[in-house]
Amino acid sequence: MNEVAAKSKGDSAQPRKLSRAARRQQLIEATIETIAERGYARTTLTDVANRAGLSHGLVNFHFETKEKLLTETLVFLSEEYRANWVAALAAAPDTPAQQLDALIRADFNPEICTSARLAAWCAYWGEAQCRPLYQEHCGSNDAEYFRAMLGICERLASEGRYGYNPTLAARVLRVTLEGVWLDMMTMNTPYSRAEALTTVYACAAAFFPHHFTLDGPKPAEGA
Amino acid sequence: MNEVAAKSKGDSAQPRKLSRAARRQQLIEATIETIAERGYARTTLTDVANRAGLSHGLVNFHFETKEKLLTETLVFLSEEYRANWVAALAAAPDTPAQQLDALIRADFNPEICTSARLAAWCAYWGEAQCRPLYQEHCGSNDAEYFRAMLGICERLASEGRYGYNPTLAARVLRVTLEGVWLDMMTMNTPYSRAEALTTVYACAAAFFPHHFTLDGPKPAEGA
DNA sequence: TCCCATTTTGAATGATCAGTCAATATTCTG
DNA sequence: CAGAATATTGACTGATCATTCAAAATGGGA
Repeated sequence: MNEVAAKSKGDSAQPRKLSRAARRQQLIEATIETIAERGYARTTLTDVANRAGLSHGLVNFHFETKEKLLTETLVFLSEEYRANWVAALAAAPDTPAQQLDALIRADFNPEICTSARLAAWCAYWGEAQCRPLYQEHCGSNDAEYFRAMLGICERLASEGRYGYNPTLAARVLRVTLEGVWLDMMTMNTPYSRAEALTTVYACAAAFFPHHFTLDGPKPAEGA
Repeated sequence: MNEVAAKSKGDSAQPRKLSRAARRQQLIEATIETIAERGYARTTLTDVANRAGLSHGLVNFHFETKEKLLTETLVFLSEEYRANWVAALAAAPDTPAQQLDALIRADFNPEICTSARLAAWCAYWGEAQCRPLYQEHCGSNDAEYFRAMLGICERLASEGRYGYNPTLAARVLRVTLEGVWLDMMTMNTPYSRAEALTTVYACAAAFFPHHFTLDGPKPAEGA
């Protein structure tokens, strides 16, 4: 992605040919940006191509149809999202509080949580024709995410002897994360990432007060 | 609305002429259903008119342009939503727990929380061109909603002597409600309203355990 | 009943846009 | 370097769709 990003920024430095994969990636990035700026409904292949500094015939050359371009863009977003939280979990210490913290912070990773990506996600959620598509391509990722969240909540619940059903805690945390993302899109005075993070920590602290405060996980504690 | 709904259901019972307001309302309902079924991007005036059993020229007669039709549909949804929660608050007992319960339940009122309306909201959220529009027409309603939610949370916080910042509790409750709505759209095994309600109650119970359980507000209690 | 204002229809118009393709440019291979 | 393979361009085509408008239908009032 760095290679492509670097190339696509420079106005005239475009190499005539890029590897097949790099060119496709460049067009997918342009698609995300176009959806964010113009909306899904008014995104045209010419827009996407122009944004990438290419001619629109090329989009059909690489993706065959507009529909396939939009599908592959969604798949890319979904995989990128998944890879991000999986990596965050792997990098965090294996205590449930640190794992939940990593999962929460992953959602606000500046690489993932850009305004263009938020807008594109929101557009896909809203497109009815995309719903079967979404479930086909992203449903398994969502399910995996929820299992991860649930496993962490179960460990927290047993450690902290909380009275809550961990399934409900996991569900509330997930919808809170989703809702905050949506809020960042629709509010007229959009929050900063820091405010968004505090909101989610407030939720975590409400469910797991032995483990979390508004500032994040407590240093170290048993039950 | 009842008059229009009744008329629009019957296939042949359409009176040739309806009052201006009733016809417009009928077209707005058809717009919501069309957006839900076909998506915002693929909604055409002919679709909307056909769904209402009318000719497409009539849409322009009543709304002048497609854009104005879509704008007025959004404004209708926003006003309908607002009227619903305002009425629910007015009808509920004036204790903070009952008020919060009313506000939560209002979101799942079967008249408001239909799959077509959820899908239409989601489509509008996702349309970039609608964002300035949304804030212009719905921003004040959203702000009013948040003030109501915050007021209730402040009363609960002082009654229950909870340690939380009521602003954060209000924000988490609001994003949880939004997130649950979004979930009802995007999940492949969509929850029932009852499950959605339990999820939100779990959130309320986490923040206000003296006042709420997973089944709703506790019968009656002081601090 | 006969007008007149209003509503409704659907054919015609013009703009937009996805997809095609022949021509051209570029890179790779031998 | 020659020639093949691949990538890129942009003019063209056909389909779709918002908008216009003249004609027809309707209902209300005199």
